[in-house]
Amino acid sequence: MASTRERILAATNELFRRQGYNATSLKMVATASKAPIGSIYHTFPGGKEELGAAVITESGASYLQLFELIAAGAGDAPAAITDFFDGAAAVLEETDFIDICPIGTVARELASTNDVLRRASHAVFDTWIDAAMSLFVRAGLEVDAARSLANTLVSALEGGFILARASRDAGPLRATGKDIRHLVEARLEAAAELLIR
Amino acid sequence: MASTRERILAATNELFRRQGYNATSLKMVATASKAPIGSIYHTFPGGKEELGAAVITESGASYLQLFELIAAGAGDAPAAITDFFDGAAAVLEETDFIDICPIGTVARELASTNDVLRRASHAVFDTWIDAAMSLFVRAGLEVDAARSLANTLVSALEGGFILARASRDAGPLRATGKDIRHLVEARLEAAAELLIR
DNA sequence: ATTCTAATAGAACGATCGTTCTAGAATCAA
DNA sequence: TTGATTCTAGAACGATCGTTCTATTAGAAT
Repeated sequence: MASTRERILAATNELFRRQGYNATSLKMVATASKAPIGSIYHTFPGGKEELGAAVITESGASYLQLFELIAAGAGDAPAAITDFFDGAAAVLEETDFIDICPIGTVARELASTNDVLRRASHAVFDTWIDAAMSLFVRAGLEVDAARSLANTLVSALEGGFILARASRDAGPLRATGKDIRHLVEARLEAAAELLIR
Repeated sequence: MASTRERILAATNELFRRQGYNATSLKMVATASKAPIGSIYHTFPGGKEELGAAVITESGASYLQLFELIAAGAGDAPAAITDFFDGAAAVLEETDFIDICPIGTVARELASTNDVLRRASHAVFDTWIDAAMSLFVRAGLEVDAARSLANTLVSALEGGFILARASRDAGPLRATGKDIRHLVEARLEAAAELLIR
């Protein structure tokens, strides 16, 4: 069986995904993780806030791994984009639109009222944007364009989760993936043409 | 002075923007709107849920109006996009990153646990997507491409709010607006070329 | 075997939640 | 002016919140 800490993190992660930070009580976490409240406070002395920050940081790192994995498996950068959006859309459908990114949910809910969790979310987003940016740079884009596209990619993904969950339809998320892919391809072609001349 | 109903809606709208649905208590709404709890339940007999649905529906309609206004004022469809993103970014900076769309926040928080508010958000998003889609169709795109782009536009905006709030930087939101504009322009050029041949 | 620390377990605390309820004030029709 | 209705006002209710606290158990170290 997984360690207590891992069980608590996994349970909180799922609860955050489903309903966010404020709607998730430590009693729910205790029940879902089969860890008593005493163990939660033993593992995370800072209480709910420390637990929330840990969930953001650690699940952020695993999403980064997933992105790198998909990018490595795809033929090129444009293909990586649609692979990533298609994968997210498939997970959404398989989990009845519950399994979205918990970090975006918590960030949107708390970034104006809790600076600890805002900073944690910000740090995670930065790692994602850096990863996507360097993928685009390696593909041939200049840094500024790559950074902007990376931001747009993450924005479209996080916003796409909102629309998909509200409409209970992952189709538009796939279409958005294609749009972003097309955008990247257009930028890459423009950069390649510039290079030839 | 505004009517009691209007004061309650305006106060709730601002609280939702700042901190979402779950973190907003009816006592806060009562204080901010200077309306006692009795008046809130008199105006919205269904309690917090009915109030939340009304905020989503009515503020959704006013954002739609804003979009139409900006679209009418801009020279063409691509310009409307950057105008819209730039306007949102300016509002963010002016309000210390508090004044984002309350509907996306509530939708992401509740769409998996409250079907009434999920449907309300879904209906609002649909009106926005329809408006953007018809703007793109009028500009010369075919319906499917226009619908996809409209979805991508709203996704990038809603996701952009998350990143902007987390990083306390509206710059990436403006850059995303330019990216989406570029995407629309590329699609329009492709459609125009197809028409000429 | 004994000690000491880590971990488990959940009752108890004050605060606050959404909602209900009663009572009074204001508004308007007659 | 009277009577009915609408609206305001906030105390009260049970439920639940995050946190603290006291015990008890488990496991490692000496």
